[in-house]
Amino acid sequence: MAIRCRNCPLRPKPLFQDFSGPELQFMESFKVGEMVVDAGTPILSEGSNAPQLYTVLEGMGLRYKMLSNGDRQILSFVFPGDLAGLQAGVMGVNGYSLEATTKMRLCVFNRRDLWNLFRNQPERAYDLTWAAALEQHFLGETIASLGQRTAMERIAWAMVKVYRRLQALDIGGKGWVPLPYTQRDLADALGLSLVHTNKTLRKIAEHQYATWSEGRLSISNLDALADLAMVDLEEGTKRPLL
Amino acid sequence: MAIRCRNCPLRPKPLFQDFSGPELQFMESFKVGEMVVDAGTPILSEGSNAPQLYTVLEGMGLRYKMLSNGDRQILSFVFPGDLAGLQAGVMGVNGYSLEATTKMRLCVFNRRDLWNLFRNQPERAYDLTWAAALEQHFLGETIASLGQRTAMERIAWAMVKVYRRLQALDIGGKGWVPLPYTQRDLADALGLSLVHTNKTLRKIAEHQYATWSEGRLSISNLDALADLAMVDLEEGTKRPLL
DNA sequence: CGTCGTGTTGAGCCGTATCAAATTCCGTGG
DNA sequence: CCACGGAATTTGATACGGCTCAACACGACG
Repeated sequence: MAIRCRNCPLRPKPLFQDFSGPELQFMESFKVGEMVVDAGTPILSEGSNAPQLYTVLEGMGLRYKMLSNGDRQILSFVFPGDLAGLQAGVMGVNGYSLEATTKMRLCVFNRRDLWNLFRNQPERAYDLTWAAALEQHFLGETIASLGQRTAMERIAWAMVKVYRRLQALDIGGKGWVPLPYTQRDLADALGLSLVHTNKTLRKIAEHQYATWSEGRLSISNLDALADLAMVDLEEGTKRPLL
Repeated sequence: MAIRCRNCPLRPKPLFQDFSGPELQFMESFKVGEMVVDAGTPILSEGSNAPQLYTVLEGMGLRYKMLSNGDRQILSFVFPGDLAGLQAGVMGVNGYSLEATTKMRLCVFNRRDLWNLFRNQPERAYDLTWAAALEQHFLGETIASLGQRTAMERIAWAMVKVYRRLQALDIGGKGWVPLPYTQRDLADALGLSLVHTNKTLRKIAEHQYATWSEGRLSISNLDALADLAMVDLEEGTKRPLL
């Protein structure tokens, strides 16, 4: 049973902008359905021309690219509220693959309706561009991490970013969030080897900064971690939710 | 003397999509002027709320972020046809700084008119989103480079990407393109130290792949370089020009 | 003619990768 | 219920790519 946009469990959260009644109504017509997939399911594939756009309602996943030598680079972890498939939607080919790491529930939009959205709902089109710009922003931060931070700093950075984001979604609890990924995932996201990632995680635990096991990230010293990570202070800006 | 969009020297190039007469007319009204800056001039500043959007008409520059420890990460080199300032334009704050490395000529658009564009010119709005998605695509490739490629591969990758892009703009000549950056710039773009960048450039020259000196990149074995770089085959897709 | 930015080169070290192997945890089939 | 195989985590040993430090050359510029 598909959730109607007006009853969207995500939208009331303070992370997202408010929508007016008519706006919600349009989104309901734009939305063609919902999709539920199991952990491990591929959702989008690099280089393909997917006919659909998705907004994540529940669950988590990851975006990645493969190199011709078989290496995998994870571009970002994917959380509720994230939009996926915009590249294929507008350019006709997607630059990354998307895979579920937990059971996921996704809103499905039809790419064919995208043009209709631009013509009839300039506010939504604006939001779409906003979402794309926001994504750019995060990718830029990731580049800075891979280019300039040490292994410790990268992991601290990832932990702080993920923790803040999930807390803003009310996912997890006081001092902890679920983090349903493997150490290999984190290694591939941060450009580190699996072994070194493991050893660095241990060091972070020994320093009493944070621990991550059994899919659960517990932060015990957020300030120290943020300091280590050199995170630029995050504005509590609201983002659009499509 | 400002160039009129209908006489834009960039638009006829095969890299860009065609515009109809009315579309050009609108762009001329959207364009509020031109800006010419000298090499070294800062154009946008990270964290600031710039009131303007730019399209590069001539010259080159670079986008970068600074970390709190003083490190600089270059996100991308900026070439004619590139759009800048979209993040500030839609989100209200820019995630990177932009600086000219040569004399540059820029089209200037007013951010206040952006909303007008979305309302009255859905085709342009669509192009804007397209441009943002394209940018995402490139940032994703950069992440893969920093995360998975060795120093040699990164430099080869950067050379191939830059060479192809500038050739598509008819900038440079047979087998060479201008590349008005310093080795420090390249190092900061690829997450390498200056010294190691220098030594790796030498190695690439010794292998007869390419040489870069006096602001001029000469490619002598593009295939070998592309092979080394593991570049995914670039579609000759056209891009929108704003 | 000093100073500064850029490029170049050598020496040595260290952070991270690679290799190898043991352990735990599951899911599956016998 | 247990044996098995595969994925994920852990740990130690070793190798090396890339970093840092240091010095020098060169040209532009005041």
